[in-house]
Amino acid sequence: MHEFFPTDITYKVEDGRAVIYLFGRFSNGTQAIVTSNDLQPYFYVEPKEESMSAIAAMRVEEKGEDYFVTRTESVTRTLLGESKKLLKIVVNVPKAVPIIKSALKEHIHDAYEYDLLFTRRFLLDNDITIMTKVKFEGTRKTDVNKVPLYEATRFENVEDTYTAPRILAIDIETYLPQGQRLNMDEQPIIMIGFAGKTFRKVITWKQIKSEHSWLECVTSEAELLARCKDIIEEYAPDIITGYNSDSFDLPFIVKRAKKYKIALDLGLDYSPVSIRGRQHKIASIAGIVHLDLFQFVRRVMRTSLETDVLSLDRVAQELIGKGKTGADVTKLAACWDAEEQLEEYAEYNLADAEITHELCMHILPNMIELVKIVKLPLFDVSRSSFSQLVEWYLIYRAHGENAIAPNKPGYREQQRRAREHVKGAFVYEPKPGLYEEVVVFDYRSLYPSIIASHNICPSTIRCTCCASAPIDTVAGKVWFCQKRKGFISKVIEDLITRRARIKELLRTNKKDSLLYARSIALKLLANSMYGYLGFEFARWYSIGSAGATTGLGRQYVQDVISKAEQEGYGILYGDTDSAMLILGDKTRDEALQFAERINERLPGLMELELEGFYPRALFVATKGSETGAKKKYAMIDDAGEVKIRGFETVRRNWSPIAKNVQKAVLAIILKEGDVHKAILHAKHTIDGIRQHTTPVQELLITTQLQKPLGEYASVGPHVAAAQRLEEQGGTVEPGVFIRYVVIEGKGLIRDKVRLEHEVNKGDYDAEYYVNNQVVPSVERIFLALGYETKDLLMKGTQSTLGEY
DNA sequence: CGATCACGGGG
DNA sequence: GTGTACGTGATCG
Repeated sequence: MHEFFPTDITYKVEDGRAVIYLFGRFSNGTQAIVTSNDLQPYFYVEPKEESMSAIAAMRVEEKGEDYFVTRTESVTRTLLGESKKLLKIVVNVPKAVPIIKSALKEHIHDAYEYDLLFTRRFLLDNDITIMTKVKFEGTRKTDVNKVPLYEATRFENVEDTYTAPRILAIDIETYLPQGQRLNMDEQPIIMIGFAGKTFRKVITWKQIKSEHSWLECVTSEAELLARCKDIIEEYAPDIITGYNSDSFDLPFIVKRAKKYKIALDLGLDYSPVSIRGRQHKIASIAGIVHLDLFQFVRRVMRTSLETDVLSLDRVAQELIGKGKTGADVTKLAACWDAEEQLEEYAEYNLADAEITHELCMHILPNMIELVKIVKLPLFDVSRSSFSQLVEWYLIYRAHGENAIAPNKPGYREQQRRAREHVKGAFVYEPKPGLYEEVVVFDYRSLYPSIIASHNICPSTIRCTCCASAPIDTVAGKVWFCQKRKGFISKVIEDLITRRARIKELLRTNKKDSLLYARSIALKLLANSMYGYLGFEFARWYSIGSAGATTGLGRQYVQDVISKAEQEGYGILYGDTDSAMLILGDKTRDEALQFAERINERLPGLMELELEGFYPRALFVATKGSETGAKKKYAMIDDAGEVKIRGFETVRRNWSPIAKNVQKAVLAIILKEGDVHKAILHAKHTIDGIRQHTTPVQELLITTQLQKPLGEYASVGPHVAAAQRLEEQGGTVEPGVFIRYVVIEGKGLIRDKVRLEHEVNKGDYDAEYYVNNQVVPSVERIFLALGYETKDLLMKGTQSTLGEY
C-alpha cells in the first residue's frame, strides 16, 4: 500500500462520473495526485408513499446535461434525537443533487443533506482527514498533470500528521502614488518577495545596486511575473501563504499576468490560479493550499487577540513579537520614480515575506489541529467562521452516530429567528477608581460547562417526560430531559474532557506545541457552541438552549457575588463568567477557601477558578456603553504602560481630519504618556473647525459607490453626492469614489452634501465635523481615560478634568 | 427602531 | 462549486 499525506481535495466530472482528486505528498516527499471514483453523490428524502417509483425514475435535462437518480435505498437515520425512515437518493453527478432535489418537490415531504459539498462528503464517508496520512491501494496512470497520478481503489486511515509541509510566503509591492486609490488595472507590481524555510528572494524590475544575493533584478513587469511563476513551480510548495493575499496579492498578480498574456497555470493539473468572488475574493490553486493568514486571523483569532487592528504589523507584533520594518511605504512610488532608496524597499519587501512565513509557521499548527478535529480541509478551515467550524464538527459527530444534519433555515425561518433574542450576560458595573489587593475568580469555560452539566441541547429541550427545574428565558420556561443525554451536550462534554486530558499531558510536557494547539482548538470549539445555538443560520439552532445557557450563567456569577458580599468582600466588578473582589481585611488564603466552598456545590464539569491576585487595578468610567457590552478599558500593566481597548472606529469613509486627530491623540497618549496634551490637541482641532479655518481637503469624506445609482433604496449622503455629480455630467458607476463635504444648512445630512469644487473656503458645517467626525473618533479614548465628551467641547484650554 | 449601506486587509 | 462572509457602526425611512 502507498502512504500518502493529502493536503487538499477537489473533484472533477469525468465520463459522467465524479472523480475525487486528493493532492499531496508520499512519505518520501514526492508530490502526487490520488483519485477515487467510488463515491456517488447522494442526499436523503422523506418520500410520499405514492411517489416511490417516480422518485427512482427522476431524470432532468438542463443545458444539454443529463441529471438523474442512479439508485435509491431505504435507510433509518436519526434527526434531532428522533428516528426517521428515509430514502437515500443516489445521483449521477454532484450538480444533480440540487437539480434532482427541486425536481422531486412534489414527490417528497422533505429533503436532507442536499447541500453538503461533495468533497466534504467524500472525506466524511471515507474517514479521510486532510494533513493526515492515508494508505491506499492503487495504480499509476498516464501522466497528464505536473505530478504523478494514482487511481486508488481502497483507503485506510492512519493517525500520522503531516507536520512539516513546504510553505512559501509571498508578498508584493505595487506602484501606488500618494493620494491615489489602489487600482490593479493601472498600477504595476514593482517587487515580489518570497520566503520559505531556508529560501529568500526579492524580484524587481529596476536595476537596484545591492550586495544582497537574494535580490534579483529583471527588466520589465512581465518578466517579473514570469519569474514569479518559475519560482513557485521550482519551490513546489504544499502551501502558499500571504497576508490578505485573497483580495490583494494573488488577484493583483493574476490581473497583471492577464495584461501581459502570461498563463499562470500553477495548478498541479495545469489549471490557472483561480480568483472567485467580486467583492470578497478567494484565491485558489489546484493542489497548492493557499492560506490567507488574514482570513483566519479575522474570523477565528480576532477575539483572542489584544489588538483591534488586524494589520500584518500589529498581528505579527502580538503573536511573534516582530513588526514590519520602518520603511515608509507611502513614499515607495515616488522613490521608484526617482530610483532612490530602492534597496531599502527591497529589504522591506523581504522582511514582510519573512514575517508572513513566520506567522504562518506560528498559526499553522492551530489550523492543522482544527483540520484534524473538525475534519474540514485545511483550505476551508483557514476561511471558516466559528459557526462553520462548529457546524461541520457537529455534522461529523452526527455522521458517526448514524444521525443526519438538520437543514439550514429557509428565508422565512431566518426572518423569524432574526427577531428572537436572548438575555445577555450578567455585568456588575465597576465604580471608577484605583483599587489595591483584588482577586479575580472565573468559571472555567462557563458556557460550555453549563451546556454539558445541564444537558442543554435542541434534542432534549422541553421533553415530554420531565419538566423539573425549568429555567426562565425571554422565550418562556425551558427545561432539558434528565433521562436522555443530548447530542450537543454530549459533544461538548467530550470536547471538555478531551481538553482536560491534554492539559494534563501538557503539565508534564510544557513545550509540546502540537498538544498546545490541540488544546486551543478544543477550547475554541467548545466556546463557540453557545454562540452557535443562537446563530440564526445554524442547523442546530435553539434559542431556548442559548437563553437557558446565559440564564444559568447569570445565576452562577450572581451567586459568587452575593456569597462574597455576605462574607465581607468588596465587590469590584463582574462580567459574564468572572467576579473581581476586593480582599480588604481578608487574606489570599481565605479567598482561595471561599472559592473551594463554592466549588463543593457546583454540578458536573463546572468549576470556579482563581484567575489571579492583583496588587492594583485601575477602573475607568465606560460611559456611552449602554448598548452592547463590548469590553472597553484603559489599564496600566505591570510595566506601568497604559492599555486601551475597543475604540478604533475610524475607517476610510471618514474625513481626513477625523482620522488625523485620532492618530495624533493616540501618538501623544501612548508615546508621550501625556493625556492632557492629547486633550489639548483634540480641543485645538475642534477650535480650528469652529473658526472655519480647516481646509476643505481635510473635510472630504470618500465613499465608494457599490451599485448603480438607481438601485439605491435608501439615499445616504454619498448617494446624494453621486446624484449631484451625475447632474453635472460626471461619471457615476459602481466602483467610483464619491468625495463630498457637509455644508451648513437644515435637514438631513444628505441635503447638506456638496462636491469638492462646490465648496467655498470655510463654508462647511462645523458642528457636523465636530460632533459626527472628530468627537466620535476620539471620545472613546478619552472616556476610557476618565474624561468626558464635554471636556473636548469646552472652549479654552482649562477644563475640569477627570480624577486620573 | 428597523432597514440599508459600506468597511476591513493590502501599497 | 451539492456555491456567494460577517460583524459593526452611521444614516435614512
